[in-house]
Amino acid sequence: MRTTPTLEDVSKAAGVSTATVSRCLNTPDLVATATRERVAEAIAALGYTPNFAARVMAAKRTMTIGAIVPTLENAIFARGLQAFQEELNRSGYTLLVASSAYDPVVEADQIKTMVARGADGLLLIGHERDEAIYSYLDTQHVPTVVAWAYDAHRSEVSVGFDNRAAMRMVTEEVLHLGHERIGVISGMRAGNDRVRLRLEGVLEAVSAAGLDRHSVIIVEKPYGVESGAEGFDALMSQVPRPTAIICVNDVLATGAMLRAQGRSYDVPGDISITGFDDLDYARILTPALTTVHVPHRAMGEKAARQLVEMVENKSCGQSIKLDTELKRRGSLATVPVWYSDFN
Amino acid sequence: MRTTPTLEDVSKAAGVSTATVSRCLNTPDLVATATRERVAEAIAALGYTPNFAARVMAAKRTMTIGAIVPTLENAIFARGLQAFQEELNRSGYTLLVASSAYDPVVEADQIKTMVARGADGLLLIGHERDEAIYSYLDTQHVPTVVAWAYDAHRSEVSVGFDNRAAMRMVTEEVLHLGHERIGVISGMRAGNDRVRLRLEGVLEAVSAAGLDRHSVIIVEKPYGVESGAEGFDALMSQVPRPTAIICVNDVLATGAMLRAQGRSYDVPGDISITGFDDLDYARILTPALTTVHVPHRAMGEKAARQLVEMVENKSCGQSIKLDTELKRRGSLATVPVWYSDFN
DNA sequence: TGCGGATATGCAAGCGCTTACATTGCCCGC
DNA sequence: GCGGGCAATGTAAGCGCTTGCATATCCGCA
Repeated sequence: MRTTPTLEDVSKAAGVSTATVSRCLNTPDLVATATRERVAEAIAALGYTPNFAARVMAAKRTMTIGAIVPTLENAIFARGLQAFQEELNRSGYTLLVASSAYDPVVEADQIKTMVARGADGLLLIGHERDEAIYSYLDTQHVPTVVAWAYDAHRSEVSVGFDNRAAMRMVTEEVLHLGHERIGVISGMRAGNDRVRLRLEGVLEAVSAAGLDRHSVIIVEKPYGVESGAEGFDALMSQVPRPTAIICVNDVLATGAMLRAQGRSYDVPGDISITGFDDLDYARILTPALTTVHVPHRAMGEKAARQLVEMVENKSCGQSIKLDTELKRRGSLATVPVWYSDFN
Repeated sequence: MRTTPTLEDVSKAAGVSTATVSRCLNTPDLVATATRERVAEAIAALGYTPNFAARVMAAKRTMTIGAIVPTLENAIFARGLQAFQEELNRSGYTLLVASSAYDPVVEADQIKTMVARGADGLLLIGHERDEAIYSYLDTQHVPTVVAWAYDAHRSEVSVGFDNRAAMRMVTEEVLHLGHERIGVISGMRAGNDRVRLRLEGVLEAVSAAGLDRHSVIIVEKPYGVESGAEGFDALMSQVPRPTAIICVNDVLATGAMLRAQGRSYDVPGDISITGFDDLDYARILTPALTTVHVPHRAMGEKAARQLVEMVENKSCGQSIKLDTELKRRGSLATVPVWYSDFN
């Protein structure tokens, strides 16, 4: 069995020491041109590729960045991660991926694995996790960037947007259109600061408009189209029923909309519905979904750049806030006429 | 600076040799229970985590599997990869991800990187790539599984479905409903055997039905909703225009459908449209999209199992063929009345 | 002509772990 | 009571690479 050639094989073939070959690879400037060429030939002739593990072990850098996301199945993470990976690749890093299925225990585990594997840096979603994890990362000197959330009050470096402000913006629009009975289909709040901040945004806007924040009915559902449908039913069985349903993401909103149509409600004639994320298909629903556009790709890209910068310059990094945009589309309209009749 | 504890630190703390500690971690059966417990305590007390690189170097296994997909932004890959990762995780492996953006050169590069990093196995999408790559993988002894395609004629181990047969099935259904003028919106054929096989499936069915395969109009477009819309326009400007448009994936089909509605065509009254993949939103389009359901999750899972099996038992693996299912939905109906009038 | 100082290269000590092989005790059967 | 054998543990040799330090060579300038 022909084994892979090693640095030593190359050094023999080129008639130099292993140190010189290593330098050709890592700091070519320190090597005389003639030598460098001879070594390059030897490398080519032998088809030599450096052994990664050995390199890591000796140099203490892996050129690997780890990312732990709740799930790749959610398009918003997949898209952001794609951009993240592209940018990483551009800088010569490779991406290690794990998914936590929204489970903090699993996530903690994955983080340890990544660190043990020598990831030079880590990308995490959302701020919320055990403080011990952050201090662990700190003592291990693993630069970490939090994405999908921007919170000026937190010390972690983050690249994201203001979930609270974005949702407040949506809610203000809803209120502006005359809705006063508002229902919210929320994701699971536990361990998910993005969801919680979005809910706070809703309540803030409601309070600011002089309405009672307790008039907002919130149902909490796991992620999924089906959940959205269930949430819709739950809200519509309230008396009086809401005239607008604000969903914390597009998937739940989609479920709500399908169920609405299944129950022969007119959207937005009878009931308005809004989402969050601006997934591809928000536009193709009928009516199109009013939602918040999130710059997923930009987020992934900037997170990657930030992380590489932190790893290479040992800088402590800086949070970046991205803008979101309200997409006004067909699923949100003024409060239906029957509503004022009731009052 | 407190450095990470090493095996040696643990061995000292537990009063045993490093070999014993190592054995506790890798082959606990060989260690006396009392010793094992003492070592476990020491490990816990020190917060020891094995150094991955050192381990790899000494043991020549990385417990890492690489996957190279065209893009994560495509939900079908993201979903399959998610399942792949979950299954890998279950077996203790970590996933290394790269995306090729459908570029064979980039892909070849990524493959080399993965091998250099010591990936124990590799997941690739589709059979088609330079023969040199397969022989390279072979000489490097890196077990490889090809997914998203099943082709009994190929020697590579694959886990996937028969793209040709699936598309033939769709086409037969279309023909069965009386359509004779068929348009196809195809993805880019270059370097993409999945697309090519699907097209062949269409033509096979058409020929088998006794129609001229040249009567099928094919337009080739890059991946994207917009492309689907353009493809629709291109096909509808033909004379006579098609009565059914078969798309090689749901994204193109979505574009076609939106454009159809934008141009005030009734789907399926004026024109039938079909897709492929059964993305989440195929069901929520109005009308719902007739398409082929592909078991993405099962595919990812089985590919992972197969790969782990190949890596661990040095077996040469075995291809697995998965079934697809035709989803009959609203976007496909019998040929419109005006059509027979013309004849 | 000689010397300081670049510049180019070699030497060799690890990096933290696994594992083949050696060693030590101990139990058992005859 | 003794040797054989097995179970438990230790010893130490790498794995392939990087890098601090030592060495060698060459240049220019006084």
